[in-house]
Amino acid sequence: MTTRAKPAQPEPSASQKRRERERQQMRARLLEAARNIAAEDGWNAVTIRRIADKLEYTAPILYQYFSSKESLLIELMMVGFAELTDQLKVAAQTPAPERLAAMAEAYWEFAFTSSELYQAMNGMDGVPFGTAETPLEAKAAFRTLRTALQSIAEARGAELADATGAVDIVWAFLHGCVSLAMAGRVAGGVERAKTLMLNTLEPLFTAQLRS
Amino acid sequence: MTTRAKPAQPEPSASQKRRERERQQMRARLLEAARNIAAEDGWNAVTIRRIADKLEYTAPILYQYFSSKESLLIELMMVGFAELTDQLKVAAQTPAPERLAAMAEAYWEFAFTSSELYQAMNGMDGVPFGTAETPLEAKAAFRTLRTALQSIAEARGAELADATGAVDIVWAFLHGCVSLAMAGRVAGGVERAKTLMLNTLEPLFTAQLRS
DNA sequence: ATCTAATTTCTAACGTTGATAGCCTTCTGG
DNA sequence: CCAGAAGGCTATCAACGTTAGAAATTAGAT
Repeated sequence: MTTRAKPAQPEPSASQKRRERERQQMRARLLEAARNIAAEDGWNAVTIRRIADKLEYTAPILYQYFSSKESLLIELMMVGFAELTDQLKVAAQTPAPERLAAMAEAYWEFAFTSSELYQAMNGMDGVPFGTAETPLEAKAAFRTLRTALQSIAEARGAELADATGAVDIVWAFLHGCVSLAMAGRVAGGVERAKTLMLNTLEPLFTAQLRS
Repeated sequence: MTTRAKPAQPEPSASQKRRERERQQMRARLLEAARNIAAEDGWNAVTIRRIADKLEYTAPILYQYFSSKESLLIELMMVGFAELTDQLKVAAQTPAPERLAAMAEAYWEFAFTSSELYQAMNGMDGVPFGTAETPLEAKAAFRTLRTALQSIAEARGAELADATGAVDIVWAFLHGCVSLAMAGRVAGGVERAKTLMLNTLEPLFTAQLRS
């Protein structure tokens, strides 16, 4: 088998580039429409027809840009992970003493200000996560949290006993708190849930340090 | 307004009692059918027609016993809380030293052996939880966990700083771990997730004790 | 035993959902 | 200017949750 050069892509013309750009814009508009409907009236109200209506198109237009409704939702999920990653990266820049709380607050704030995305990210089943085809955006969010946790441990002159495990645990804790609070399952309301979460975060993190 | 005696229920006849019993049996069979379909093919496969088919009835039969599909699902959710409560109560009888881990393991085991119920309990939105009309079954599960946590604290010669808050935190943590593990989001698989959870449970609980 | 009323169950249908096929129109590149 | 590709629409599909109304069964009283 001889080592080949690149398949020689025939240099896209100017108008081809424009059309591809417009195509991506249309995809983005469809995603945004779905997201807005979900934010206004919940995910049950997100139908193909309503998405198309919002852009003054007819229903089948969606299939020119996505292979199915589900694939649109999965892509929205990735948008969610990307935005979450951004927020986490901002929080990771706070000074070390408050960095841990800042990360948790960033997660919390994202969940409640973009709750429609948060729901899409966590309510979706059928998306492979453990496997090699885990969405890159999800991996990035995970990596951002890991880096932050490691830096916090380092700033305390310690290190994580199991970096990957620590991220899983912290992530699970944050998600559990948000999940219960969002479902209205915490007596005392959302603010109380947030306080409880922040109070317990510290010992939970300490437990992840090498003994 | 005069104080009245009871509305004088006209003593149900024998056959009336039998019919009421049969009615409840039919409800139970419908619930069971829905649950089995969910266990086999996931909640997306649970349709009114398939539920009825499984009992060799036609679709509209459901509305003789439930006001809607959603109300059937809500009732199934309560069944889930009731079963979880049972399991937790069993675990609460383990000797104090391992009681905490036993409670967590009972929760975990319930979630993974009755995952269809677990999903119904947690994937359902539109059920009021914070309010006064919180399902009794959910309250019972909550109470069982609180009692256990208090007894564990007591056995250690301490007490919970905030009993209700401690239950919320522990519950959130358990749910977060299960939720991530069930979605296949924990690197290393389900067994690793369980180990991580059990390892962190101890310090998480300790943090709930009065300082 | 018989009649009436209530209950159980079914058939038929409605509106909506996600999705596909096929046509018409517009735009692209030569 | 013309062939072909791409964008968008109309019409339609099967399946969904749900309701109306008729048929069949059963109940309790005469």
